[in-house]
Amino acid sequence: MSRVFAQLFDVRKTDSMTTRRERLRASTIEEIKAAALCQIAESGGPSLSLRGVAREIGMSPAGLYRYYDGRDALLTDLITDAYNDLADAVEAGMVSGRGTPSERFVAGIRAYRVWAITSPNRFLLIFGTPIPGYEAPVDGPTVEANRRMGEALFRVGIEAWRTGQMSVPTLGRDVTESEHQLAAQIDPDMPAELVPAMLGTWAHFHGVVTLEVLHQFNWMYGDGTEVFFEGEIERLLNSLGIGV
Amino acid sequence: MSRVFAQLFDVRKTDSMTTRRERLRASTIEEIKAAALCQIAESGGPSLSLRGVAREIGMSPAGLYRYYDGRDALLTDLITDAYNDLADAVEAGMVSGRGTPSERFVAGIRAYRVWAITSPNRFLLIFGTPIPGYEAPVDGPTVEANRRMGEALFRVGIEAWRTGQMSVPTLGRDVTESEHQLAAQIDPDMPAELVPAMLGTWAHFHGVVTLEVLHQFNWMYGDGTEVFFEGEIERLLNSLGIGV
DNA sequence: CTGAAGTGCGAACACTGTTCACTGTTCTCG
DNA sequence: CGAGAACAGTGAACAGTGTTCGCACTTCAG
Repeated sequence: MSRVFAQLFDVRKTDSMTTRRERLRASTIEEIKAAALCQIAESGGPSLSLRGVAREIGMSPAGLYRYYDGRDALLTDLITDAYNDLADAVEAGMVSGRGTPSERFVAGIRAYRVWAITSPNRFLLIFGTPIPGYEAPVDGPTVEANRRMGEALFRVGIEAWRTGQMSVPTLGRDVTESEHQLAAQIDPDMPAELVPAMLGTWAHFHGVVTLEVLHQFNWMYGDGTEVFFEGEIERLLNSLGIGV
Repeated sequence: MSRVFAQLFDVRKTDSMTTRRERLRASTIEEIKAAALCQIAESGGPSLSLRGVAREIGMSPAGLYRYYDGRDALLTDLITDAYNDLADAVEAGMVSGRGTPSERFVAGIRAYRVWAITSPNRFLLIFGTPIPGYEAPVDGPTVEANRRMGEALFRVGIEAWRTGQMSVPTLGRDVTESEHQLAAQIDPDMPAELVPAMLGTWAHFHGVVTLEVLHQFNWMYGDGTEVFFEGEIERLLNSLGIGV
């Protein structure tokens, strides 16, 4: 009888790749994250309290240390998740935006903005004031998500250039060695001038979104900040010589 | 004899506009701010500790409450100062940049960047994650400093348009009522399309500077992020049809 | 000179993150 | 199956934080 159960257990184990304890553990971690995320959504990352999430999930504060090395470790995990979520949203936006490369590009930027203003506190987790003791590890998950987003951007940029929608910008300076290297790495035919152009476009809209999240446009546009954002997209397309 | 001293005292009083106690008070406030600023420069705004500054200036923590209502009040004061400093730096950069309007504009943007990367933690005090309980009061000092910076920007923008250096951008949408209002308020002749154009340009370079402060370009440019920044200035001038 | 206002301190309270010794439970392996 | 290791969870404690309160002392104003 126990044999049967053991077999059943083993099946389920190999099926979900986990033992029973590990499943419980994963579920607890999920619960912790959910509580922390809820707390962050309400009052922002800086006021995330370990004891608070412990209270919410009905656990002693010390018990949390079986799952995270401390508050910073929990925050780091949430930051990583946020990074990946944002990258997913942008990628999803780009593939959903069918049509010309520039249309897909605009769809990606719009997804960036929507994600940010939908969960501003998570956005600030990534692009706000860094938490004091934390330094993003090189080759860590955050830079990986960053790379993903950048690659998606570059991919559609190259395509826009290939289809003639985007001309190679005049840079007014020499191309950097690293710019050249990255361009060659992505696509041997890619003009290196596209690298700073895409990076600069990202920075441009990141600035717009950031200021919007921080309510720095409200004095001018009140709640109707979207019209300004859409105007910036128009300005971008005009500067690239693209009419949509 | 005491008469004479009283007179002397009164003279000094009217001279510095303060009584002796008020002067001491002002000096103490200055000392508090200096200690707090030093602490922030080292480890960032979020880890500013009231007890820490109390230790540094040799005062009991409770004593600080004679000068500030609490940690948030102190932070608010420092944020206001930072705002004004940044606005001063940009204004100074613009007037120092003699020459064409576009040159002065570029000088202002460069000053913005230099201030930010010189004191990144103060920059993040303004444009990073807001402190949890704080809401900028309308008509408060921060929006005043914001307005100052915006006005300096707009002034040189109008001039660039007047001298024909900058053409009125095509917006691709109707001008907002508030945009029209602001334009009329600044200068009756100002085309309202300039308002979103200047705002967008600010957002663009704010994005560049923010990402630079957060070390989001280091993977690409290492410590040489300035070359990218200067490239963005070139791109801006090209998009306006201005060769420098 | 007297009362009022301002200045500063120590003790205390309610929090926070974190550690440590201690109990059960659950898994692993001989 | 059963002994021992690994895991999960707890309560008490420590150091640190922001903040309040009552008390002394100094400085000002009338």
